[in-house]
Amino acid sequence: MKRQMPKIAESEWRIMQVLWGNGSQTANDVVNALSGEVKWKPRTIKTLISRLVKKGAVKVTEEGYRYRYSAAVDESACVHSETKSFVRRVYQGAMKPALAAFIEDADLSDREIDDIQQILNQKRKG
Amino acid sequence: MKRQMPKIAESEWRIMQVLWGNGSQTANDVVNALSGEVKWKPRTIKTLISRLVKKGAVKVTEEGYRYRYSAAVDESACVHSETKSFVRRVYQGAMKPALAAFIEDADLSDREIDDIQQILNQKRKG
DNA sequence: ACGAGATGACTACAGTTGTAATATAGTTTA
DNA sequence: TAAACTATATTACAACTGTAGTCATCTCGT
Repeated sequence: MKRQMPKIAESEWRIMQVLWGNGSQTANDVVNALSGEVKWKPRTIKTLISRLVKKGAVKVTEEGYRYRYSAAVDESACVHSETKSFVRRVYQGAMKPALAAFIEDADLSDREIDDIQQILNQKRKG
Repeated sequence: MKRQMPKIAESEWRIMQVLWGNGSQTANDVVNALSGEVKWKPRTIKTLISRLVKKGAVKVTEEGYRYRYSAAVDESACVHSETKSFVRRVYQGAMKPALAAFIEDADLSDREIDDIQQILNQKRKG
């Protein structure tokens, strides 16, 4: 029965990506993974993790006296739902114009264009 | 020198789309344009317009004792910037995977696929 | 010229987000 | 076992959002 994805805020995405990428981790692991990439204080990262836990996007396992965190929601489901909401907001739900604009914007190598053409061909129904 | 786009919130997009689509309008025109599409009270729409004015996304012209509103920022610039921020957030800036996922997700007719292939071909550099 | 109605200005209020600081409690070390 | 360290919990606080309500003002019809 398709749980409603919790809404993940901009900065929270960074946390989720670390958790999706590296599996179960301590808060410190997350801090380390993000060090250099973001300018947040460790405290801030802890706060973001807590919020994600409260939202149900991250789950906690106790390990001795500390916790390990891991994603509780599926990455591709989140990406999917965020994409849908983006297309709805910005393109009023029209996928094709969205794609077209995307492609206009993108700086793609010929190789990448080949790949995409490939994918498109597989989508043909006729 | 490329003004920074004001950040347009979810509900504000609806307003902007009306303004982009129909040119300069009174608050009531906007309310009418949206009636049926959204469940907001007229007051809410007025508030959203005011906020957009304050943000600099909408400009006001006095017309007798009432105002006319029109978009102060360019539609494609906004779409572009929102798209960039979406790809950064959700795909860490990688356009190609974003496109691929988009296409996987999209339900496109063969006709639409043709169009997209067309656009892709024009992007080739080699 | 006055009241009814339209419009814009100001105010409201809770939930979310960005960005942390402080307090508390458990752990390891000297 | 007391001090030092660490991890989690609680608290902070302003800006932004969603969603309006109320107050003041301007205009138009009678």
